[in-house]
Amino acid sequence: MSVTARTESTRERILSVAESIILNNGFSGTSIDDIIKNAAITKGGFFYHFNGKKELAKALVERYLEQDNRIFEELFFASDQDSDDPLKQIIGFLDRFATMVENLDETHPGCLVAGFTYESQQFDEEVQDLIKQGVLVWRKLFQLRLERASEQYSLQTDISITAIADMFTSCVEGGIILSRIFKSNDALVQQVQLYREFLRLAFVA
Amino acid sequence: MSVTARTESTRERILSVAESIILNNGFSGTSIDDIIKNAAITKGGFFYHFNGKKELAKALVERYLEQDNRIFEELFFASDQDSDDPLKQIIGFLDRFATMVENLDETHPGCLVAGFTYESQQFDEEVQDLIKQGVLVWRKLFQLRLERASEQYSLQTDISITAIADMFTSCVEGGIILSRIFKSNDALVQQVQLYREFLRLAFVA
DNA sequence: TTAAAACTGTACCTGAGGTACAGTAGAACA
DNA sequence: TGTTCTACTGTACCTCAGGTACAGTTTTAA
Repeated sequence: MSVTARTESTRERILSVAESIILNNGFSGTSIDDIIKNAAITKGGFFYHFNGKKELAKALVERYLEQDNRIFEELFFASDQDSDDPLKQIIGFLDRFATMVENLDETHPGCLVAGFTYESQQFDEEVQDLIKQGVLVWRKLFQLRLERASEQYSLQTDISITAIADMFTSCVEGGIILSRIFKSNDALVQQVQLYREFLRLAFVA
Repeated sequence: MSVTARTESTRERILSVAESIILNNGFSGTSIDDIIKNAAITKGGFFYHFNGKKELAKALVERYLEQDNRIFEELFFASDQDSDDPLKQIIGFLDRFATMVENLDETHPGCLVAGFTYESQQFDEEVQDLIKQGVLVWRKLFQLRLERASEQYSLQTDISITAIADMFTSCVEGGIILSRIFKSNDALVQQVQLYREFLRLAFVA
C-alpha cells in the first residue's frame, strides 16, 4: 500500500463515517469525538487530515457531489445507449434511479445538500456556493435533454423547462424526507415515478 | 395585561425566535444563549418556560404543525367555497398557496419538519412521531379530495392516490430546499405550480 | 538507513448546555 | 392595603464538546 493510498483510505474513512453520522444528527449535532470513535482514529489523526470542522464540511460536500455526479453519469450513460430520444433517455434514467433506490438494503441515507441547507448559517460562502453549483449541475443534466425533447414533442404546460428540470431535484429531496419520516424507501421511489409520470403526460407526441 | 397573556406572549416569543434561528442554524447549532439574546429574556426565564432543549423541541413541532394546519384549513376553506369539484378545490388551494408564497417579503423561512428530519437522532421517539403524524395530516387533506376526484375523472396513472397526495408535501419540501439554495421563492412557487400541472394532466374529464 | 508522511497521546483552553436556587417585580385578589 | 402567586432576573456552578498545540512513535518510499 502506497503512502497516498494509506492517507486516502484513512481520509476517506473519516469522510464516509462523518457523512453517515451527520445525516442523522446534523452537522452541529455531530462531535469530532463521535467521528473519530467510529473511524477508529485519534483526534490528532483527524486534525492531521483536516484543519477543523469547517474544512471537513467543505471536503464532505465536494466528495458528495463527486460521488453523486458519478452515479448520475453512469445511469444516463446506460439510458443514452437505449435510445436517441431525449425524453426516453430521461425516463430510462428515472427508472434506473428508482430501481437503484428499491434495491437499497436500508432506508436512503439522506442528501447532504438538503441537510446542510437547513444548517446553512454554519457554513461559509464557499461551501454554500459549492452546494448551489451542485444543484445547477443536476439542473443542466435534465435541462439539456428536456429542451431537445420539447422540439420533438408538444409540451402541455407553460411552466419553464428549467423548473421542470429542477423538479427532479425537488422530487428526490422531497421523496427522501418522506422516506426518512416513514422509514421506508417506497415514498422516494413513488415520488421519482410520479416525476416520470408527469413527464410522460406533459410531453405528447 | 393578564398573567396568562404575559406568560403566553413570552413563551410565544421564545418559540418564535427559536424557530427562526433553528431553521438557519439547525437545532444543535442553536444555543440557548442565542435564543435568549434574541428573545430578550434571561436563562432563568427560559428554564421557567421549558425544562430544557428537548422540551423546547417538542413545543416547537407542536406549534409549527398547529400553525401549518390552521393556514391549510383557511386556504382549503376558501377554495371549497369556489367549487364542489374536488379537483378544482385542490387546484384552488394550490393557486392560493402559490400566491401566498409569492407575496412573502423574504425567502421562505423553511420547514421545521424537514429540518428536524435531518437531525432526527437528536429527538426522542415522541417528537419523531409528532412529525410523522403531522405529515399524515397533510396526506389526508389531499387524499380525501383526490379519491373523490378519481370517481369523477379518469386518472391517467397507475401510481397510488396516497403517493399523489404525498406529492404535495414532497413538492413543497423540495421546492423549499431549492428556494433556500437559490435564495428566491420562485423555485418553490414553480414546484407547487408543477404539482398543479401534474394533477391537471393526470385527471382528465 | 534515512527522511518524510502518517499518525498516537497528552495536556490544555474556551465556551455551550444545563442545573440550582435565591431574590424581585408586578398583577390579582381578599 | 397588604398578601400572594406568577413570572420572571441574577448568579454561581458543573460537565462536556470543540478546538489547539505539540512532542513522540510507527510506517513507508527511496
